[in-house]
Amino acid sequence: MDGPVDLAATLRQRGHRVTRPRRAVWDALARADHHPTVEELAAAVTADGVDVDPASVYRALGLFEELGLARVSRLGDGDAGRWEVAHPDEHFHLVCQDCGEVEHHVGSLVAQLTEHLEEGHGFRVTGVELVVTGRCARCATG
Amino acid sequence: MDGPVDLAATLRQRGHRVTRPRRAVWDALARADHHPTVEELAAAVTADGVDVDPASVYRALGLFEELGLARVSRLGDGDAGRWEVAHPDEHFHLVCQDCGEVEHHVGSLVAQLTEHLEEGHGFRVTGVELVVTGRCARCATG
DNA sequence: GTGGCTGCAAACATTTTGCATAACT
DNA sequence: AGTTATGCAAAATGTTTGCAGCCAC
Repeated sequence: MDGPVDLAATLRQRGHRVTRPRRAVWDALARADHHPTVEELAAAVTADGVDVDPASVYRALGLFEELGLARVSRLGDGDAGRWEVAHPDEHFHLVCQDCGEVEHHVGSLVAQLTEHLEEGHGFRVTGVELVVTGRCARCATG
Repeated sequence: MDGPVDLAATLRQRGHRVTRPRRAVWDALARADHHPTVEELAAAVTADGVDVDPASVYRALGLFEELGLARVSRLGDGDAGRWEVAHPDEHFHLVCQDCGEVEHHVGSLVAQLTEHLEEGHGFRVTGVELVVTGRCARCATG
């Protein structure tokens, strides 16, 4: 049991300030069901009635990443970075090239892979980024 | 047995012209031991005595990708795209965060993963991008 | 009160695009 | 000769940074 991350506590604990923009960005990121870009986050935050500059969104996300609370990845698209809350459990992404849907998939493969590399090759793994592109069940059969 | 790709033949076959810039970019990409950025490719090409504009490098690479001859990926760095010849066999990347070395690793994991997703989830896989970050054996023990 | 944080605007880096010219077929 | 691809320069995009003022502590 660990429940949702207490942003305020984590920030203070590490000597950072708890500000309105940071809370707003975190809220928007935490409740997003897809993987928002900075632009999307800025829009969501604005919709919440908090006016935050994109630069501050970048800075907030950079801090969250540094604190281990968020993750970026460049999914297929190639253009903008997409953000998500950093889940402790290893997972990877399935990106549908037809409908654009991105879903999480939790499996043992990442763990297996890590073990294989550490034991067999002396490679000390610190992060795994796995993106699978293809067509989701709905689009493949449609 | 299939040997090196015959760029000229592939281009003509698909109705594209065989030009000096395209050949130069392909040569530079094919002989690169790491995963060059557009900037690095442009420099290599220039060093070969062929003066190619970066825009043309982008266009050439875009075409190669479209023809299935090349692949881009945004490895850890986050900034510029890195290119490589598209190998038919599935492999993935090990990126050392200390020395920056990028090595290929061929394994059955990608195939296993594909099979698992196709059979268990109806997800039609068309591409897998797996990037593992960490410390290579040399840097981990150093 | 003070130092970190924000907003704004400008700088930066990467990639794309429009157009006249050059070059492949 | 006909058209496609190139070079050049400008624009578009995504992200970072400098700085004056503001706000959490």
